[in-house]
Amino acid sequence: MAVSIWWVRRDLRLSDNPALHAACAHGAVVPVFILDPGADGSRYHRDAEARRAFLYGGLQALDADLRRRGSRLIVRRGRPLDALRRLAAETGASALFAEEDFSPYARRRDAAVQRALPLTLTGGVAVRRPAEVQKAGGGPYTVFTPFSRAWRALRPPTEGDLLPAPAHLPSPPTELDSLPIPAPPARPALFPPGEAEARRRLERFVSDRIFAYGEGRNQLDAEGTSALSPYFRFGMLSARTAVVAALKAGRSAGSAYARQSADAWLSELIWREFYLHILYHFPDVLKTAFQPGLRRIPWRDAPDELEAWKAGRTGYPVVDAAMRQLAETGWMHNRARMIVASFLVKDLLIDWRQGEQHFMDRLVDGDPAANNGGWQWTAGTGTDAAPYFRIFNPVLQSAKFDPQGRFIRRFVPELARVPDRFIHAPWTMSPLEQRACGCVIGQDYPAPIVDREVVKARTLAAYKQSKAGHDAP
DNA sequence: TGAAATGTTGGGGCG
DNA sequence: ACGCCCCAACATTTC
Repeated sequence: MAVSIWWVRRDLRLSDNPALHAACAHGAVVPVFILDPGADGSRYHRDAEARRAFLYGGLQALDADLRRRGSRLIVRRGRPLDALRRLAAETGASALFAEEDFSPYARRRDAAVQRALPLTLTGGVAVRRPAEVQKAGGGPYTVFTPFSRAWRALRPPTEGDLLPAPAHLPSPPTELDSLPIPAPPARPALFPPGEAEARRRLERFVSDRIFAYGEGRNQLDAEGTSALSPYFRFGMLSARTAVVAALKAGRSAGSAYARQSADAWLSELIWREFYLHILYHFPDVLKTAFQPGLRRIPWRDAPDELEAWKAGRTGYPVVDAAMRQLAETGWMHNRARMIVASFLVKDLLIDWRQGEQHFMDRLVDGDPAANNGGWQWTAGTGTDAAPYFRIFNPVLQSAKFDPQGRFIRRFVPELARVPDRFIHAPWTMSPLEQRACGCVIGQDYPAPIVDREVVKARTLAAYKQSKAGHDAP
């Protein structure tokens, strides 16, 4: 019987997995995950602790799922090409299958393997492959709305397209060595890893919260989002499964608002596709601004302010709550990501790449494509980005999306007793009021590290300078 | 998937 | 009844 290798990288699931499906069609399957020290050295693949823990837990869950089907996960370490060569020789495998990934590192790695071994790359990470969503005259879209239109114009995936998990996986013929799956460091179980958990979360979301997503997704203090990003990051849930569920929810919606809400969530999934494709077509976005005119902004070198931002000590409650949420949980609400990103880039005038790197170091769902896309969007330097003069006011954002300050109080305990009317801007309390609620500014909680009115002018000037230098070099 | 300043409109109070 | 002012609500413009 023919043997093939299913090389697991970031699609840790058995359901709707094209690479696994292709491997099964070929014969007996050897599932392998390779611990790749080369990826650890890459700025964008170096795994944050939270991400590493989630990945290792996910490998354990995948192994358990495989064992229930008469198989197991083989774990190896080293350069992928070397490890795969050895494994192919040990098993007599005549084909390898893996999901295509889009980051420069992944593409280099896979191209090197393909030069030496019969590796077939399949879909799986995104619903559409880059070649499927192109402008009429050829070439990639760089603006979201037309991309989204073209994406939606393609035949929508249906229930019948979803590949079932194989009921039984024929074991490889020989006994194979495997490293133990590394133990995940103990962490709060905010995101229990595994395919079953991902599916449960999706089902819960599309039966209820998706219909209020229009507003719910923006509320910092409530669970209005799907909280599925880590599961998408490691493919414990296929994007295609999510799209099918979103479309189905849209059809069953009981009101126009519910239907629009379901569609808004689908739109978020399309944003994910958009940035995956952008990274594929424009790998340099990981190094430099997509917009040539915004490549020479005079960023400030302000290590103390950067550290204050990272630690959640900027004196702006919503910013600090969000940064502490990231530090404590490895995850941050999307609205909060925009607020803290705008603050770092537009208020502190610190290079967006510093923020991008910090997010990659901390986020359990950190993905080069989406993370870079988000940062360049906020910085106004990216494809279809926010205008450079759009600067979030953290006080207004906070009042709008955390009206009672519940999000703030959860993560910034020193503000717990500040009255509602001051919670978004506690420095406006009189000294008497500060003492009354046990929160003296500058002592119990920092004074704002910058005056927003002053820095806005500074940022607009810096962006204009970059543009001017580009227009007339 | 801004914010703030400025402009416009229209209802209601009031002399 | 009418004009005037105030101002909230909304629209437009600018960064």
